[in-house]
Amino acid sequence: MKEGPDIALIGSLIGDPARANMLTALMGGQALTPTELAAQAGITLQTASSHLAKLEAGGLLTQRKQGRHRYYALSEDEVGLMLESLMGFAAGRGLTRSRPGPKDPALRRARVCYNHLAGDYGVRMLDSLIAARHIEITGEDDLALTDAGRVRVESLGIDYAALRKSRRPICRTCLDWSERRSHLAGSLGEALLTLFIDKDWAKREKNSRAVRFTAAGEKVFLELFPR
Amino acid sequence: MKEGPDIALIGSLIGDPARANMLTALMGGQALTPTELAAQAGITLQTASSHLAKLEAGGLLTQRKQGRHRYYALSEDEVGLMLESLMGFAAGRGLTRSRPGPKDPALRRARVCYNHLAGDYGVRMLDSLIAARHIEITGEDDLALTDAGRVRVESLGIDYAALRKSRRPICRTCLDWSERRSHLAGSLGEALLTLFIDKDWAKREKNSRAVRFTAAGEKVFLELFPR
DNA sequence: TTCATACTTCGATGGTAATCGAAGTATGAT
DNA sequence: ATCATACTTCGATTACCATCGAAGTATGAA
Repeated sequence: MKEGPDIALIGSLIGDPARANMLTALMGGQALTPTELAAQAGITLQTASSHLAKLEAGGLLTQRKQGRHRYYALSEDEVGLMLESLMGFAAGRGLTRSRPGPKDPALRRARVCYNHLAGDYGVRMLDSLIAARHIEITGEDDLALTDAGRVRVESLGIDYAALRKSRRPICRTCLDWSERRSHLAGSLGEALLTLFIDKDWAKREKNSRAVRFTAAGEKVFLELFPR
Repeated sequence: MKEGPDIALIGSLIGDPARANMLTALMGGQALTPTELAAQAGITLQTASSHLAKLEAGGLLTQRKQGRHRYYALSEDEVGLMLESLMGFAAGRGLTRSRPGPKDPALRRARVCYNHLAGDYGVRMLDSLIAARHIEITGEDDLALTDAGRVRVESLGIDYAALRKSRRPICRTCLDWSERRSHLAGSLGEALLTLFIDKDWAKREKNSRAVRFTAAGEKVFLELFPR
């Protein structure tokens, strides 16, 4: 009767609307303070504080103190992947909180998925990298950077050696809820998004997961990652 | 603030212990009656009935009436995949309901994942099929049966034409919570498990997700799918 | 028909947890 | 020092919902 992992605990943590709102906000990738998260969830700071303690105890979030601020973020890539999978199911069921608004197309086009690029652009990037044989499919879910790929990302200005050092996987797939296909996660996925932002090719919109490409940035991106 | 799919609803459905127990029981793949599910969850029939109505309304379960019995089952493959992903995360956090008991090794070895084979044996089977080039990796998560693979499964007695007819994907990956690697889902995954049972190579244990191979069946299986 | 089984619906109860006001702690600014 | 900001903890309230007894419906058996 009682075998296997306890999904009820995780489910109940995600199951509260206020907490779900906070988690969704944190899928934007930026670490946020309790005050910001309270605003996102539409609750008071006291309530938010209590929720955040529970999410942290449940292992979904980590906390970083900085002066009188506390920054909360998803604790690891796994959490983002799990949430994205839940969103995929919910979206398939037509369970959207706000009816598809004007922002929706922007989200489907390019958005932040915890720390990497998702949406049409994210899927396109991975497809393009695979087609160019810069990324190789080595297993069912396993991706690897090829030698050519290493040269390629280094030429873009990414510090490949640094990526190798961390214990996190460099390449990883993440299922996209809007496209229902995979895009690139892992430390390389993160590094690429950071690169786009740093080079001013794209900007994160405030209080949204949407990523807006600049006119110049979009041109470069589409040339770098042809369909 | 409110963008993206509503994960709170799904989360809260999974978040109740009684419902989580029922869902876990249904991961065994067999359709079960409210009476059976109530027993699994340790609640009365009335309570179970109310839970089942909610799970059905939420799209997680479907119901089939047969005489005075009602059989509940997971509504689609997607649900099983989502639950398995939640279990993966929970297991990674060490959140097991019963401390690893004697049944645990059997579960890790071979178990039913909704309608296909999971655990060490499930992972081994997919690895072996890929190594033999009977299944091909065509995209990030996409698998395809090769021509040689089609011949192979037909020689085992699987009706390939029937698989093609259904709208479900034939091959599909599913992340294994115990092995943390992928195994084969989709209609072919289901057909293979059914085959093993039909040929008496393996039996489902009652009230458990565990799959027990017979001595003869294990021999055949290991030969069919070498490491 | 009559009885039994399987299940749902209704209604009442109780417990849990989300919520927020108020008070307490910690860090930083002036 | 004093004040302000950021956040937590405590306590009380409230609202929801899981639970089950009791009654109602449906199917099958005798």
